[in-house]
Amino acid sequence: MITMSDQLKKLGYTKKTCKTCGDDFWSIGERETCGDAPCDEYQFIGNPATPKSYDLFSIHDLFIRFFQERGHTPIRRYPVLAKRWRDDVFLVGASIYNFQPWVTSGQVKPPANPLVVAQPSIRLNDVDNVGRTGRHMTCFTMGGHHAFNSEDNEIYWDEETLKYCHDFITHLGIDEKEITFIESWWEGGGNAGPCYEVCVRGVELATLVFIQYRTLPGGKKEEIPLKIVDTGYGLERFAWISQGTPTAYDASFGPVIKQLQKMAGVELNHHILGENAQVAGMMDIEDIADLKTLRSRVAERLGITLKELKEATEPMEAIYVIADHTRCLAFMLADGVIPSNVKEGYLARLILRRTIRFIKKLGIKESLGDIMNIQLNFLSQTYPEIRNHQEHILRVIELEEKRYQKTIHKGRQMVKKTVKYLKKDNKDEMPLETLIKLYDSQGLPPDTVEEIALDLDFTVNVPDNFYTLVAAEHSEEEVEEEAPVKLDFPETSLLFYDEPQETEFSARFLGLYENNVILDRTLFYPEGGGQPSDVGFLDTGEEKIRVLHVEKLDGIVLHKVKEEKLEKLKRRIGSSFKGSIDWNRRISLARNHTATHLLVAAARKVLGDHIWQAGAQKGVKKSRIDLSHYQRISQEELDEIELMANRWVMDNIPLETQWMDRTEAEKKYGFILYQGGVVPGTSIRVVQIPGVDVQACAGTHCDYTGQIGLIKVNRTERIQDGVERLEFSAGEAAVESIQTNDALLQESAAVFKVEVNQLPKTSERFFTEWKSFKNEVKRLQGQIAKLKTESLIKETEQINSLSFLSDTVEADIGELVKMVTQLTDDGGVDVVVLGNTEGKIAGAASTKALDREIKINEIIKEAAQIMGGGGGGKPNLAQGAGRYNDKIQEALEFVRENLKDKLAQKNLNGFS
RNA sequence: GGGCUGGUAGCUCAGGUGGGAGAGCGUUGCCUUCGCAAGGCAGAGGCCGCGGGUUCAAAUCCCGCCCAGUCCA
Repeated sequence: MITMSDQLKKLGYTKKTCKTCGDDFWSIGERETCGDAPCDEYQFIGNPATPKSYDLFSIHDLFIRFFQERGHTPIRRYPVLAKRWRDDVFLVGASIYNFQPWVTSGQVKPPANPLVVAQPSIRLNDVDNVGRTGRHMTCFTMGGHHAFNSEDNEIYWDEETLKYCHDFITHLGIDEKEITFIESWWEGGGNAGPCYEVCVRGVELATLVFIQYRTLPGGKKEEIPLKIVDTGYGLERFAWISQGTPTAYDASFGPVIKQLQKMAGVELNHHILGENAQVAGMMDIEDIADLKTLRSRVAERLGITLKELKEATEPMEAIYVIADHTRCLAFMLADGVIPSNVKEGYLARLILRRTIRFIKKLGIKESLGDIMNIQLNFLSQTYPEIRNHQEHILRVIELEEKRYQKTIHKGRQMVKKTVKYLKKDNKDEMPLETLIKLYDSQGLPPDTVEEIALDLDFTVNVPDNFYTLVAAEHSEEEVEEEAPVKLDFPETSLLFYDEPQETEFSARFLGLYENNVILDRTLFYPEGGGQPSDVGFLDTGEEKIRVLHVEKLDGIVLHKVKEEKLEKLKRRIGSSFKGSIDWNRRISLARNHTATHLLVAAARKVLGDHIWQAGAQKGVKKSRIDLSHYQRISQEELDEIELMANRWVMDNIPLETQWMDRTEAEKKYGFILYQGGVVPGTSIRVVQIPGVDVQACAGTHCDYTGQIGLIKVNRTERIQDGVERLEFSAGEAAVESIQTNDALLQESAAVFKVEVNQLPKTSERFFTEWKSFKNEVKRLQGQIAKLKTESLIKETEQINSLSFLSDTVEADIGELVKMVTQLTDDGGVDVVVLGNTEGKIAGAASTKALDREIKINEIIKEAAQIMGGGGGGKPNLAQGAGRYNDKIQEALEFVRENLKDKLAQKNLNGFS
């Protein structure tokens, strides 16, 4: 570790060791504890640390201005949705996330150096503590000033950073004697370095990190060429200590809280909440158990019971949760997160639903949308971009509220059903297994289940570690990491970018890797960016070898060939090859690729800016794109998208491609560049369809949009909640797809012998008629059955005290069943068995027969077995059938004899 | 990506272990009333999500697909 004490010494600080926690820290004058909780209690609640009080926005401006005046370039905040430029995390958790991995690894220049940013950051790991501890938030503003030092460009390092920090805090009017700098070590995001935690009056206000290592997979540290000053100032905390409010929430979004209080009619108890935050400040709160401890300690200090404390704090805590969560949601939704059941969308949904639960708990009549509107109006003052998305956000919120209501309703039904069955099984308590299942399959939190079950007089015991048990249900699968292959060849030079129209080339054959040919240059496009590779031939001069597939590994293009060609090839290493690509395939793929860009652009125009490509796969015959959208795309919208994309085709716009420095391109076009996914590299290839679309894209494209020919969207599919898939074809394949559809129509129309334009009407008429005929047939069958029944009744015979009827009838099994039912129900016959010439048999027994323990299902079963089949049913009604339909008489005779035997037996046993 | 739950009348849903497709609301007609509300009686309305399979027999069991919901990564 480097020594980091000169500056502090100069400022009059000396190094000491905390007598409580043992950490080394720096401060001015005598001091025994490090200044951080729990070693020191909060000393600013009701007693602001600064002469002036600042709200969050003014501290925000002050922070930016302070560093701007000291040579830092302010940059705009980044979207909280980190996937806009990286694919390893969902959400931005700190300002340094903005610069990972390209800037921090030294591959790409930072947007400015040094720079300052106020970055909204989201951390959801402490979501249960929000509202309760006074300091935990799901979303906070990290003020960061960053310097990126390379060997040839030293900006500043630890001494200056410490001075800035000292100056900023004292600039606010805080006495330098109140500041402590605790020495510590920081690790995260694959980087590590020494750091200082800066505390005032018991609260940590900032962390100053000096990143200089990379954490290797084994845990070892490797020094990195770039030394980064990574600072994080908790701007909400600064607002808090400057105001001395009971909680950081009051200080950060007071106006929203005030309006919520009015809605809910909740009074703020400064004393209790302040005390709560004070005690909470001294605790490391990690789980429910810690929160319980917190509660009892606070109650003890205030000299009130736990119940009294709960009643006093819970409504207010709910308000804090709502205020905090809506702020978090505002950023998520404004920056393009679409609530869904996967990934970051799922996180948004969790927060959203959690907020609704707290609104319900408080008994607020207003909807989440209404409350969100308050929050959005408040935030728009500082973040005007949120105003631009207000309409979209409110629409999404409204939809999500409805969805949640539906889910809860479904869940309620499910609990009722579950309880019903459990009660039937004489259980009076819900098994844990069932509780977990309800959560797993219906998303019902256990306390909700408990609530519903209580209304049904049913006990539910929720274990404290419920969610741990749920986690245990989902045993994890270890993903094996593939060992990276190192190839010892020079990077292949790619010819297809400069000569997009060329189909033949010559290159030197450098060698083989497995069954892949490696050349010094190639015209073959390797698979990537959702575009399949080119195929074609390599002409060795001796023979033409087919190239089956092409991929790129570390800049080296691998041309896959058949294994049996390897031996011959080995001898020719070093010689020159001629290559040719399959042009039809190439141009088809290019059409599909350019069409993809047009469709995404059209979707954004038709559906809104929140549309983002979530994946794509191009093919020769058909391609697909996945788009983020909060609801199904309607047919009308789809038609509009399709038409718009085709209009751009007709406009025959020339495409422009150029290689640009990554940061430059980002500055010029924004993150919309990464629409098609995050692309690696220092410089990126920017493909632009002027006036329509611009993307970082390595694929091969048409020169003019007109080359696409035709774009036809064939279908949409909801691949996930929040993601809609469009399947489409371009060029010849699009024409083919239209022809296929036409053929289907022609064929269908031919069946009805009508013109295609009559098809909908005719098929509807046929369907309705078919339905009514079906009903008519059913009705007539009933009547026929009745008539036949009447004529049959004459054949009734007596067997002991029961009337019995058996015969063969011309009727299908449905009619037979109807007939036997009628005969026993209304015809006064006790036992009936009817068969037909197809070997079907049906039988029924009256209640009188049932009293004699006649079970017609057993009799029918045996009778059907005579015909080589089987049968069964209920004791009063049964049916069966067999293959040997000529044995039907035998079967009916068996029934008569069987019945005789059974009844005779009964008589012997004393039944009458 | 993996797991789980569900899809039955216009709507809300029963139909746990294969064997006559149901209820409530709504709707139509009639009765009761001076009329309405309401009530009584009668009726219409179902490819039981789609396609295969097992079986004498599938709403029910198995496989695939579509749609919806949900949990995990």
